[in-house]
Amino acid sequence: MPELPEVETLRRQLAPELVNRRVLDAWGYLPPKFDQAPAAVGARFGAVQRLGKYLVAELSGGRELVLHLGMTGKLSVPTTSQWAPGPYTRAWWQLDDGRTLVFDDTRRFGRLAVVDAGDYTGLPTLAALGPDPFDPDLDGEVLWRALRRSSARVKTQLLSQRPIAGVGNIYADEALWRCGVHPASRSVTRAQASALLDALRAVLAAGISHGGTTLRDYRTLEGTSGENQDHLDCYGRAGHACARCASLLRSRVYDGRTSTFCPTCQRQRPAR
DNA sequence: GTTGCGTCCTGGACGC
DNA sequence: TGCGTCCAGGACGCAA
Repeated sequence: MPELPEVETLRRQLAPELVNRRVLDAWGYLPPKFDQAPAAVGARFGAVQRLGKYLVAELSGGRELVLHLGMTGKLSVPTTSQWAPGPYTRAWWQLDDGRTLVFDDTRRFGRLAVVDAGDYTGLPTLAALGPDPFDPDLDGEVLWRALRRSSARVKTQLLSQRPIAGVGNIYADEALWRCGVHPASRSVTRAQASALLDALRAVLAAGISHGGTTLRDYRTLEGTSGENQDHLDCYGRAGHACARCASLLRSRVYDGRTSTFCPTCQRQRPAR
């Protein structure tokens, strides 16, 4: 399940492979999620950016190729002559250097779009995306104000991508555990918001430095696994001892998403 | 406008 | 061994 660290790892590997390459041909799976791939034919790739969990590749002509990997999306750039589409290939772009950018996605939760640069009206989550966690203008006060606008559970807000971009279930659980905030809390103090931001930055930076978290599907551009799964303190560890207080971590579903937390370290704050 | 639930989708785990 | 059921979760649509 690619989150910010996994997408950033891919972006760093993908950017030098794509910049200045022209798209000779392309194919996309059935509509509506993948069929815009051929709209990039004839364009030349520019810079590759990351917006939250989205990869945004500049295209000549003032357009962009937007990719979201969903849960099981994978990118690779094999040599065209040595590659053939697999059963889960959802899109490909043949490049002018004899290679092909390939988007495989088993569960089809990913998506792609070719849009006018900056026009994300067809991608509502991207259009309403919050600030990047590493944005220097983002501080605890800004995050606190953003979280304060809603009475939804703090973890649900994080997953919505609106208060802050790029956080998914793994890093949300890790950060909330690290700063001692209960995932079902419907309000946080200024101090908690500040601690949450510090925790998010720490777990996301660790994720990037470990090449991402591979629980099952995620692979780097070269097909290798990340190593951050060996450094998780909370996510997926229900029934194990909390590394801080030795209480047993618990798992519970809030708003349809499984959360793992420590019932001792992460006390739920009453709704305001 | 906000909140929360259902849906999409398929491989893997698990129970019988 | 084989079958059926459940679970995982990001984005989005929709009802309340």
